[in-house]
Amino acid sequence: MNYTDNKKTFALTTPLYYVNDIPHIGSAYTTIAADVLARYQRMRGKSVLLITGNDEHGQKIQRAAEARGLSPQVHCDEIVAGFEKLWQKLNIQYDRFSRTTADRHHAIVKEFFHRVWDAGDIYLSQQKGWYCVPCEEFKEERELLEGRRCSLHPNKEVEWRDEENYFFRLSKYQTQLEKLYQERPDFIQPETRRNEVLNFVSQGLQDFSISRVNLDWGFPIPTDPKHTIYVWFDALLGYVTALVEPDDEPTLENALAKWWPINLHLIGKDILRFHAVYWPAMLMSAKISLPEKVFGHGFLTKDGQKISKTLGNTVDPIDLVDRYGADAVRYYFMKEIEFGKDGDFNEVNRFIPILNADLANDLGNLLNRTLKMAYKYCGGEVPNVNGAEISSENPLKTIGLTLGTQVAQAYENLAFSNACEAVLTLIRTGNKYIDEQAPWTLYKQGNQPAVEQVLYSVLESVRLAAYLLSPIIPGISNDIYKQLGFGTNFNDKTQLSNTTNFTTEASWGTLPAKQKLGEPRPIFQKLEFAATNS
RNA sequence: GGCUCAGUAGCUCAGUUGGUUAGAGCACGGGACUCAUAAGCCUGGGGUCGUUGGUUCAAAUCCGACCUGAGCCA
Repeated sequence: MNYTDNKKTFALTTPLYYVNDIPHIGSAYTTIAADVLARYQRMRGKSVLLITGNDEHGQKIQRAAEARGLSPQVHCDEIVAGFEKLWQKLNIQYDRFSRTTADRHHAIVKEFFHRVWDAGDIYLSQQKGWYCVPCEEFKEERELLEGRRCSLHPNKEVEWRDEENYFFRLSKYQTQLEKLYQERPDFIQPETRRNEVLNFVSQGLQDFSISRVNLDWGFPIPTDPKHTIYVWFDALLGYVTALVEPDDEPTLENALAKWWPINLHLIGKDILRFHAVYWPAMLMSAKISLPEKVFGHGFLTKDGQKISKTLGNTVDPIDLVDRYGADAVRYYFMKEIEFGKDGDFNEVNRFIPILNADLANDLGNLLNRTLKMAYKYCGGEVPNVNGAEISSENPLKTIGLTLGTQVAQAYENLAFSNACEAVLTLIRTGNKYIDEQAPWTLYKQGNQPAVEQVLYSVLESVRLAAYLLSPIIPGISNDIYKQLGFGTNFNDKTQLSNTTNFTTEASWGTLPAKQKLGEPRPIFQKLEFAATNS
């Protein structure tokens, strides 16, 4: 197998989620995808740094806290705890949790600000207009709805502001940005998101405001403490702060030493502009190299409907994972939604049927039926067969020999759905193969070598499937490996990077003959619709 | 209003540079089997490939117009 990897590290980020509310399903979706990719990269032997965290500053947070009668910091701490709890339940293995209220972040923001300031890219100017607090943005009069409401937040009136703001000279970077998009067509993905940005940038860039007055909840502008740094300028730098090793001084030099440039920013399409336009321009100004890629995935709908609090059709990720388990939730979103496109969550018509069909009926039952036969016909051991000696005519071997490469390619492209599909092809062929070979009949006929060959082929195929799906369903993969007699723990980062080798594990035919098998137990119980308990 | 993307079986989607009877999974009907989580296997029905013109010996696939949906910008 020939895999291209020239760098030893892989750093990726989720957004630093804004703490105005408890986590929603969209945040869970992004973070699941990030974790899947991080696990895949670790499997490939890379040193991986998965960054997630929270963005905590801004007027919106200040007011949300006030409304709850809490100090902003207490409010943030509570919400942040909710995110951490969700990531734990979803089995997310992040390496750094970046909070924009951290002291070390303040140091990074200061230093970065000075660099941009010294580049002459920050200036003071008057900003007058209607301000939408939830957006943290000025709005043009003509884009407002009746009653002076922003279309994104029709329940809140915009506020009139006439204030001095510091601006970042974004316009200066128009040409450089266009050159970037031209020279690195993969910088923004998928294609449709790239087109959006190209279109936006080609219409001309305007400087954007990076400070607010009358706002306490945030860092002061270093050169003018009456002003507070505006959320995005602060928030994007949270990625950089996260790169500083825990014991190192929070300086840009330390931050950029090992993990920079970040390989991938995984975001929802709503914050594309900040990551694909503002962020690279800020980095250019600070004379810092640019991240490798920004991927903006789609939005989730529920039963075909836009998810919104006003419609009251939100999906609580905590509730979902409590009812169905982390592996089920992770699998559904990775398999059933093409990463990049919008996707639907439909609990009764898709979620439950697909999980039952794929994980219980196809994968789970395949292992279970084969394992029980291995106990009946082969004394509870992996049949004494050498995978390398199985005929290349064997349909499972035929698929298995190229599957590793194929699935790896899918992961590299963030085509998680394709990765699942490819593995399922092997699984389905496995079920078909058993029926065709009918080892129970072969056994009655006394054809022990044939029985062993069939069972070995299937067990090995299930192993390979479990390995290749382990970034998505680590818990189930652990169970499968255990029942096959291994002690592998796919949740153990160090074990994975030290003791296993992707090229070996992703090949077909590596299951050791005569290995003592574990107890056959269903690895995925069929789901039944359970009403939410909240 | 400008632009981008999408519109293929009930649902989710594949369909390479245009080329024989348009595919898969899920769901549904029928059948044979029994190792298995009543799972799996075989088999069947079901599509005017958004509409409409055009290019071509030949179009889901190329071009034009229109309709619908999503999004970006104004």
